[in-house]
Amino acid sequence: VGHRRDDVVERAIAVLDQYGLADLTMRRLGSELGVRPSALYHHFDNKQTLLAAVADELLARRVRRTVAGGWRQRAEEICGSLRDALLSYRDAAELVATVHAFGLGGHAPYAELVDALAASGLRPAETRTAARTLLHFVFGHTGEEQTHLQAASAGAIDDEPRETSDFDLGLALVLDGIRVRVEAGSSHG
Amino acid sequence: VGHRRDDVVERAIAVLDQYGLADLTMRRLGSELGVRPSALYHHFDNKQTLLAAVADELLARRVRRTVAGGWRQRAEEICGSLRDALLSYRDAAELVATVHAFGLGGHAPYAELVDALAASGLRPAETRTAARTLLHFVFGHTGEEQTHLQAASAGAIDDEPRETSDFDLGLALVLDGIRVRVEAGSSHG
DNA sequence: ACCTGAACACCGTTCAAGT
DNA sequence: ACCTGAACACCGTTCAAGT
Repeated sequence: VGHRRDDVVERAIAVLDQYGLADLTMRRLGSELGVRPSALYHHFDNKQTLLAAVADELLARRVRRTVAGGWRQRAEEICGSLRDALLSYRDAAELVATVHAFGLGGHAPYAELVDALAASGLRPAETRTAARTLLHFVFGHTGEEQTHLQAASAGAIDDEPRETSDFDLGLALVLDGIRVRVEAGSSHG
Repeated sequence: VGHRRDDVVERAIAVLDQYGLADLTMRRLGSELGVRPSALYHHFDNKQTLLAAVADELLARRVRRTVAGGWRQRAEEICGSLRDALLSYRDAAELVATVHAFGLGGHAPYAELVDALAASGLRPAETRTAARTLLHFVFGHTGEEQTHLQAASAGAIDDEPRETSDFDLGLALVLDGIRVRVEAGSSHG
């Protein structure tokens, strides 16, 4: 029919959101586009590359807020908008975490966090570790949260009263730990 | 030949360690045991259950140290021994994190962390969040670490000088955040 | 209690060839 | 530039039947 790379990514997102990551196969996506699976290899080297492109597009769709304040407020906004984005599409947390772990994409939030934390006065090595720790928290927490939300929505009504501020609590924990290090550095810097 | 459930799990661990998670298939494991893949379904309902049993066995093999001290020292020991265990077998971090995310097994470290943190005086909800946050850090950090270690060992010699204490730094970050909350609670408790 | 044989309904990927 | 047709080498799972 004549699809472009972006058409494929967009359709892949639709398949992901409707049927889940397990059903986002090259064959399924091909038939969804009215095309043989082999045609997809004209646009992508392999499935991993396609998934990376999907992850990057999901992250590009994040709703960012401009925020006044220091490194902590900026980090909170980055982590919060990341979580919102991941919760917006089925299995998105697992997808983005996987792509990120394989080093194929999804690096925007990491770069943003490093940038935000640079204003804290932490040393570069500490800044990178802090950024990665925040990301591990967001991916881990949101992945768990998404699994529970999807399990609750599909079938069982054992919708246990999950603390709505659970994410904020865990995030504050990590940010407080970073703050301690920031203050330790500036006191004898 | 007459295998028992434990034989299957042990052989699965050997296959995992030698060939990786992607090659730990029911067919591969069957042929490794000299048995048809369908025979494995006598011992396990499905592959997920088998993987959960493998994860639990890996975690049971952790080398624990008895440690004197408060909640922080105990939490450090749990997280450290968990990391060591995950780095002891190929792809173990990814396997255990997946099994844990699906809620099928690997719950021992979480229970231990909740137990250790109970001595801190945090409220139950905070204790659970703190324990989960520590786990997300260990799984995320160790998974990344393992990916890099395995990538470096297979082929490329671009063995960038990874900070040996990077894990300790990130862990201290989270533990400091927990400490802040502990102290905030006891001051006006 | 443990296993076989055979099938079902799938995968990702390659590649020559077509338009 | 984009796609087909056909193949290769796999998957997890089920189930009647065997010992």
